[in-house]
Amino acid sequence: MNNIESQLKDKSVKPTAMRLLVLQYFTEQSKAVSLKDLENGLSYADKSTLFRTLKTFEESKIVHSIEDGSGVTKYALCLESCNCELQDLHYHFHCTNCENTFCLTTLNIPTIELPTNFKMNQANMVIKGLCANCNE
Amino acid sequence: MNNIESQLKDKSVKPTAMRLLVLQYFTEQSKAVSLKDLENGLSYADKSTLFRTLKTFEESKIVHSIEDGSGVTKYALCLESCNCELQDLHYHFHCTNCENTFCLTTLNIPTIELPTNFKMNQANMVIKGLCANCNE
DNA sequence: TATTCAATGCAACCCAACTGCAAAGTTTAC
DNA sequence: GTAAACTTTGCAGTTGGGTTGCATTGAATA
Ligand SMILES: [Mn+2]
Ligand SMILES: [Mn+2]
Ligand SMILES: [Zn+2]
Ligand SMILES: [Zn+2]
Repeated sequence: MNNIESQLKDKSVKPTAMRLLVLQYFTEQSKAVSLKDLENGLSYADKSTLFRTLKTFEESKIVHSIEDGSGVTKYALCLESCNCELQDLHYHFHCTNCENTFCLTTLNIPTIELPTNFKMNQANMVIKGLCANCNE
Repeated sequence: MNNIESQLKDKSVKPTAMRLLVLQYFTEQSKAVSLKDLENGLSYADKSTLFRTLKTFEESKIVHSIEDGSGVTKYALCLESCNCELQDLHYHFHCTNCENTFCLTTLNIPTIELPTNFKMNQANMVIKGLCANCNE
């Protein structure tokens, strides 16, 4: 049993052929992945299967979703230890030139002083600008 | 000439009847406004006119847009001094219960140490959880 | 082997965002 | 004041990401 397969089993997700391919695809990317990216990368696969695979992966905390403001939801692999709780949150960077979105996993979200009685459970923090490639 | 009208002129936006009504509507809200909200609030107005009014207001920095992850873009009035630059950015709060989105105008975005050569131009920072009303 | 449940593929649907175009309204030129 | 030029508005339609119903296939269980 290879690494990809055991990752799925660890998260109690049945390792079907499709799911192994999708997870494999994620490990090969250095940027966040959209449903369209998956459709292009795994062209033999059906869109709704890929969609449901993403939802399954998200629920199982194999990936987390990113709303980068491009109108397309992106997904990226969670870190080994990630439980998608407050302490696991990090910033994301969306390049307005190449449209790529990256996890800044080393940049954790600071504690934020909310107004009285507000309760923070989640966050979607997206920095926009130029990535190293696009910023000459 | 009333206050609403002069606000538009200050930003070089021709104060048509429609625009005055939309800006009036904004001043009456304590939460961020969606296109659908405007359609409901100003039912006699056409959707695409309202849509284009929002775009005009956004370009003229009368309002700023918020991607709160609900799948619907929200808009809120800019502060008097706002130029929609880095120093004007603030956090937003999206209540996952009542679905309302609020500007936390007193909470400015801190400086963030980006990876080498990355350049920050904008940000969309959304905290999710329960607002004071929904958090008993 | 028969039964049951989960995953997949296909074909739609939904809906927010956006656009083309003609009509109405406003500004400018003469 | 009137005609031409430009802007705004209203209507109707398109686009595209996201989502769902349902039949089929495949895997697990009895
Ligand atoms: Mn991430
Ligand atoms: Mn705001
Ligand atoms: Zn880039
Ligand atoms: Zn609330």
